[in-house]
Amino acid sequence: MERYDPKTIERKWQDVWERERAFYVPNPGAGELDRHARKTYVLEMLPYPSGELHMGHVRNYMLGEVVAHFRRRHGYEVMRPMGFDAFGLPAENAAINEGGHPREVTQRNIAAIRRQMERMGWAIDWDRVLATHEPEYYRWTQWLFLRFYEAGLAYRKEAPVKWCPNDQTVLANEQVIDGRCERCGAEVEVRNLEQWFFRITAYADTLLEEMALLESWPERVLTMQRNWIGRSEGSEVVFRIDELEVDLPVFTTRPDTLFGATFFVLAPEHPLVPKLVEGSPHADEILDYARHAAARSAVDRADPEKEKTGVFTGRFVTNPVNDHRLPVWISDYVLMEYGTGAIMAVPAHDERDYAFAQRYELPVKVVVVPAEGEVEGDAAYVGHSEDEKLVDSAQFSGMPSPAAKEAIVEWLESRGRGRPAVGYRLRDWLLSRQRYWGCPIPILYCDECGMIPVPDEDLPVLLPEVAEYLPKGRSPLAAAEEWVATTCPACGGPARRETDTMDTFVDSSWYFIRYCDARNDGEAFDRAVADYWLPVNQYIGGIEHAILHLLYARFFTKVMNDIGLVGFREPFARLFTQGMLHYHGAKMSKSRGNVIVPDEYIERYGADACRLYLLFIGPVEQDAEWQDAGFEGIVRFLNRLWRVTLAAAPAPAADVPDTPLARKTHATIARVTDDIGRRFALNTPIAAVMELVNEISRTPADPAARFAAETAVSLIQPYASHIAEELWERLGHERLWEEPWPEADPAMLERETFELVVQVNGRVRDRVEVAVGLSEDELVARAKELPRVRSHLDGKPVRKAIVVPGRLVNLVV
RNA sequence: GCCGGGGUGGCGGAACGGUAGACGCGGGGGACUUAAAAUCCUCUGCCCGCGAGGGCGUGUGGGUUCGACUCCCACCCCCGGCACCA
Repeated sequence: MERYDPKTIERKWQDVWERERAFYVPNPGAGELDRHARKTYVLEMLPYPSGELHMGHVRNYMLGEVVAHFRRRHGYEVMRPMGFDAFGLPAENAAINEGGHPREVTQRNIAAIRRQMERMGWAIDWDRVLATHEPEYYRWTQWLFLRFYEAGLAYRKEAPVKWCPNDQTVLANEQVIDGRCERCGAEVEVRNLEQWFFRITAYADTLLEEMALLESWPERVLTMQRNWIGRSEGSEVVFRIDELEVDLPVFTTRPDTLFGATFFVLAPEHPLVPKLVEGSPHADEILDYARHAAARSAVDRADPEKEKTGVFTGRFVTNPVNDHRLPVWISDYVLMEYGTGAIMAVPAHDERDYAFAQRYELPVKVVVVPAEGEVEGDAAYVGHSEDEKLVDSAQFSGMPSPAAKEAIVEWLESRGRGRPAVGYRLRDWLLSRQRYWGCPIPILYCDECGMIPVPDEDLPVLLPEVAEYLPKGRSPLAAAEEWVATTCPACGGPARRETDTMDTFVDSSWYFIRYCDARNDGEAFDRAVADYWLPVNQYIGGIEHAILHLLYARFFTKVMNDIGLVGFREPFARLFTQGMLHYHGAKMSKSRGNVIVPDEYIERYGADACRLYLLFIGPVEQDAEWQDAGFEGIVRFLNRLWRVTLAAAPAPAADVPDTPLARKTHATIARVTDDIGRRFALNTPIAAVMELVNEISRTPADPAARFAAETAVSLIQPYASHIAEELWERLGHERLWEEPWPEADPAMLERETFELVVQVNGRVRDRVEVAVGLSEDELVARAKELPRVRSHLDGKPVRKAIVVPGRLVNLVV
């Protein structure tokens, strides 16, 4: 018998697929847009071309591969495009390490990855391929930026921002993890710089509310986004420094504790600090403290082990509820970037305020107590439910905490000293970067006219060639003097170009729409075509993008919908986040140096073995460990499938007789279909087909052997596409990828007998093969007869008998 | 601290309230072979027993149920997110 030779087979079928354009899906014509119900858009997050693909990537892309094949064979028109997230830090840093120009290194990596993907035999529509660093693409990224600018959603301002001293650029808040740069791990600094922002905070509530429109997203991703947005309802209360005639509003979620405020605290960076201390004999000391406190690193300042520090300003504010005068302090435990940068301190009911009050011997006044019981004296009492009530709070005393919150805010509002307010943790998205390898921001500065957007017809603003692209703290683009100096489109006078580039995450915030119309030179995309394909039916990617890419893409989509560019509100209806592949106990990644690349495995064992193994290894949503040992089993399985199928092939493809093997085959169809289609379990279908192949191998003379082998080949096709096509052809058929998915015959799933499990008091005591269709009484009677059951009944009367038809009898004595 | 996910043989894992450990790896025994590889057969949770058989077993302790890896309560451990957010 001819041996299974993956190399030849795989090359052969990859050529056939390409020649016959098997996985290319054209857009619908104008009259076909109503076919929407039959389309499926399967999308995986696009790779960074910062190196080659490793086995972790292979596992990720296998998910989309199986889903795409499965849906196509169910009659759907499946679009599965691919692209490259080519701009940005990952690619640029790779170029710096490899010592080439970012464009050359990026393009080399793109070519290598594409070749790897082709060798894996993935069903991808390469007609739609895009790379975000190509002017054909980033022209439209710039165009979209200008639409955001016009809508007031892209703006420039000076603000304290996060600066990575290693990467020499500012970062978005989302790119700072525990005070460190998400990419390089360096501790970030805070700098006051003028930067570009997207007004994502204007969409904070929408991003929360419209989670309801999502069909199926993992709960943990939604939770992470909710935490990140960090919405909390409260109120703004205005305190006042009478002698300076200065109002100091605070944000609080606990207006019910206003009568318990005993001091007041400003963040060290608060802009009113200099004014407050003006003329004070201690002004210098106080300002000195404020400067030092503000300069502490974010990591240091957030360390809960470090004791809070502070200094008294000598000023007092008036509490609007009772006109009490509260001393104003400055302390590093109050953050300028949350709320108003000022707080009312209620030590009796807030742990941080309590700790500060202890340290500086400030008074503690209890105003909320449990309805029953006592308040412990040595800690803040933080309860505020229906079971807590107010005391020592004038006319509000005796009210339950929640009602008191409302009543006090209403009372303040009527006097113009407060109002309901909502606080968010989310900050605007800082999108400008002082790096070379990114999309230029299409803005000009004219001495006469000020800030001017580049006219649409002048797009793209091409990324200039520069001699030196290494990061130096200001954008390398500034060195391209001829490029920077330009003409103002409004007055014709001299103007300068914006030299910062955009964050990579801007590029990837709309690529999923561009795929629909990737070759369009006249516009970013045709809206009708975008509305046909989107939202993405199944999006697949890593959990590491739970709040970066996935939040930004949702924001972009909502803005594009609001300004009339698309007809949908959410980009990704269903999201699946797969687990990471580990090797030697750590996430497989180039930076850790523990990658296994598929190439030599493809060479030795074939792409199909890799494809199968990476899904067989465990549930795709969980992390998995690469083990060479397990790979052997898959190689054996493929060889067995090959032998068993070729052995069965000569039999005539006659009507399938009703045999045990035929029934097993139908049961396997049902299992595999349910696992992939409904449960999204991609490891168990492989086990099911293995079982079937083992069964054929054990009963080669069964008249249904050919049918069973054919079915095994058909069911494994989404996983091992090459060997499946080859065997399908050798079975005398044509094109398996176009073949409808097999259907289980319900009649063949029914059985004439079944193994009745007999329990006594819930413990299995015996099993017996019985006919289907016996009455419950007959089943109980059969069960009682069994010798082993009788010995356990021990002559005692059966008190109760539970019968699960087709399964078991449980006798209770 | 708050939120989310997870804890099952020597290992990866299966079991969608009804036979715990499918499938695969590893290991033992055997067949084929001069031999090896490949392939095939067979056994393989732990303990007691020659055996028939029995007992114990899904992180821990309770509970619901005729029946719990699965549902509920409390706790322990691991992974991830948020966290001086007022």
